[in-house]
Amino acid sequence: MGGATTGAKSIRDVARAAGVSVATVSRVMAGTSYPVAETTRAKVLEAARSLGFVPNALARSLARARSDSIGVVVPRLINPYYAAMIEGIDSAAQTQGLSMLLSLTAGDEARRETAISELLARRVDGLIICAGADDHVPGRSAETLGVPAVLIGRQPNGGFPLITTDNRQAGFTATEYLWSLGHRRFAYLTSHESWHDFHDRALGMFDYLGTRSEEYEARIFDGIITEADAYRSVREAYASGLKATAVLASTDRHALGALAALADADYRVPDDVAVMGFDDYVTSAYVRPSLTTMQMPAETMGRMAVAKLRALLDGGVEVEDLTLQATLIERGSTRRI
Amino acid sequence: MGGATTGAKSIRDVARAAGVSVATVSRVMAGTSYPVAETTRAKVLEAARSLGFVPNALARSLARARSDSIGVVVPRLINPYYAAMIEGIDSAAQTQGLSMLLSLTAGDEARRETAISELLARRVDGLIICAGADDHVPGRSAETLGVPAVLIGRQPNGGFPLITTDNRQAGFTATEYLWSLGHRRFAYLTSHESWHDFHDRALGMFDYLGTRSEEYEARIFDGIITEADAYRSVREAYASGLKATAVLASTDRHALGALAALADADYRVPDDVAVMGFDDYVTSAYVRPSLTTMQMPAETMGRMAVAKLRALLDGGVEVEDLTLQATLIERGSTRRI
DNA sequence: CTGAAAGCGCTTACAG
DNA sequence: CTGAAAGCGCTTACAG
Repeated sequence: MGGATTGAKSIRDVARAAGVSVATVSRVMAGTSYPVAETTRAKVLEAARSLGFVPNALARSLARARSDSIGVVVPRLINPYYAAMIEGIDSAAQTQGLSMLLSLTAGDEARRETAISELLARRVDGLIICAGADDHVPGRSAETLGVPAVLIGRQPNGGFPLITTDNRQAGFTATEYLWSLGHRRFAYLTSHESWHDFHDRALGMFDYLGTRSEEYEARIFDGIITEADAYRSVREAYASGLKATAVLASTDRHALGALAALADADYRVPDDVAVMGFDDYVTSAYVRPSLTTMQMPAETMGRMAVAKLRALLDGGVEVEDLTLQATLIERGSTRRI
Repeated sequence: MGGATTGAKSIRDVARAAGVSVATVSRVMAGTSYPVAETTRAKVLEAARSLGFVPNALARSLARARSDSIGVVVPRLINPYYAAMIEGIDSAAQTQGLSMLLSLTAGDEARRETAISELLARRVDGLIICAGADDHVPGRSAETLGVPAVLIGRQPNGGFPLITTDNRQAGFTATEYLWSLGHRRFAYLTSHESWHDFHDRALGMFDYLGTRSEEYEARIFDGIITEADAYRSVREAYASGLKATAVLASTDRHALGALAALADADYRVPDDVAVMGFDDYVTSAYVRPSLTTMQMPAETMGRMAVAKLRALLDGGVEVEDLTLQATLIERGSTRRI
């Protein structure tokens, strides 16, 4: 009692020091448009400054019933795809004056539900949920959640607006490109059908192949998650006689593994085999041969998600999905055969 | 008035429904050790469940003067080094029941200060500040901050406990290793002296070279930030006659650029030139030749930072720094000459 | 333009 | 084991 040696100053301390009411202090500190005399404002500001007052956002949130923060849940960060996505989210959020509460789930559904609960308890104004390739139906539907949410990446939709890149079209474009180079025998590297993004890319591949009358061959190699899996899979496949001239990997990560496997098995890329991925990691331009890939606009999706969330927060009722397009980035790992 | 159609339920609603006081509800929901009759507890739990009550962590934080959240500021995420660090932090934080408020600064000092202010306003219990290679003195000292903070990565210390990897020793070890392979002419790729981690690695390099009586040559190439910078720098250096047989890059990122440059200039790695980096990105094992590197324990540093912060929060007064060691990962980009 | 006061949803001595 | 009540630090009608 008396002078707490430490202890953050409160609005009351400032009011006392400035000789005004707490209401006035609140009004100037919050920077509202509420009219306050210039001289009063100056007094308050000066008092706040000299006391080292830093407003308590928790109290503010409680009183206003909005926290100006958003919750973001994402599987992991070492994957550059997600890293870019989060960078996009953070940057847009900062612009909007929103803080970001981030939770990683490691692709574990239970952890995702826990994370969402925690975020909800902290009263985030909204949620952005980035699909793990392995995620299934969100535990709660849009209605039961209580706050607006937007999903990034295809996942069983529970009534949430969805932002995604047109994976099917991307798969189509990639295949069309490889076909145009003369390739007729394809190997597609993927994880599992339940990984929607990857599966859609495969569908796009077959969409394109279906438009061709010429003969072709397309083999799917699944169960691939890490670079190591891709490496092993490709190595074994070619060792046992695979004749594919083009390896289409569902992600640059797999493509990297394929590239390494082919190099170690003395195949020349792109002369003997072409390799192509999806995502366009920063590193993909610097491996040799450099990697041709379908660039997924991860950062943009992040930004868009915040924009959409903002619209929802501002009372928008639009639950429309948003679909972006991937871009073909042609590099050294593919060429006309 | 009456029944708000939406509106989150409060502890009061639960109390009413369970026929107990709010104090009792608080005690069971908070899961304290405070004694509550089993039957009462059951009633409360049931009421909470059926009302879909989710406690307001904001109110709780306000009342308890602690938020069980930590603020983390980091330059960026597309850099796998930081991504791993944040994964370590998140994972340890989750274990400790701490939420993570994340802010990216893009290496901009002003943004870092803004981020810290925001975090402080949100009353995080503590701060973890990951050094940008380009960061300078933290705007505020340990005392003026008001909450415990720990720094990761060397940066001008303002009285904060620091977690770092012994970069000087890592530089020493790397050079010793290259020397043992027979290399006597080195090129060191780096950014700028103010990037402490990188500079320390260079110091370690010269520490080792200083122990040798044989002749050697060591050239520093600085101003390198991106893969592209490294590519250009290496390309030009060799084109104008550089004779170094070993390129030591201050980060795998630079090493990747160097690898690409050498490949494009038809140098064989490791036969003509050896390349080595620092960090050990996930991709480093899958480029060809695979990259020899000093593995920096980024994720561990993240975990340690949380542990240290926890100790500080629990009243520890220990401001001791913590130094980890890097690990030599020998791969295909280096070999005896 | 300014202030008194109720309220946001919890926690926690304090008194049974 | 239980509850009444003050308090955490803001915001915001409401009344001047």
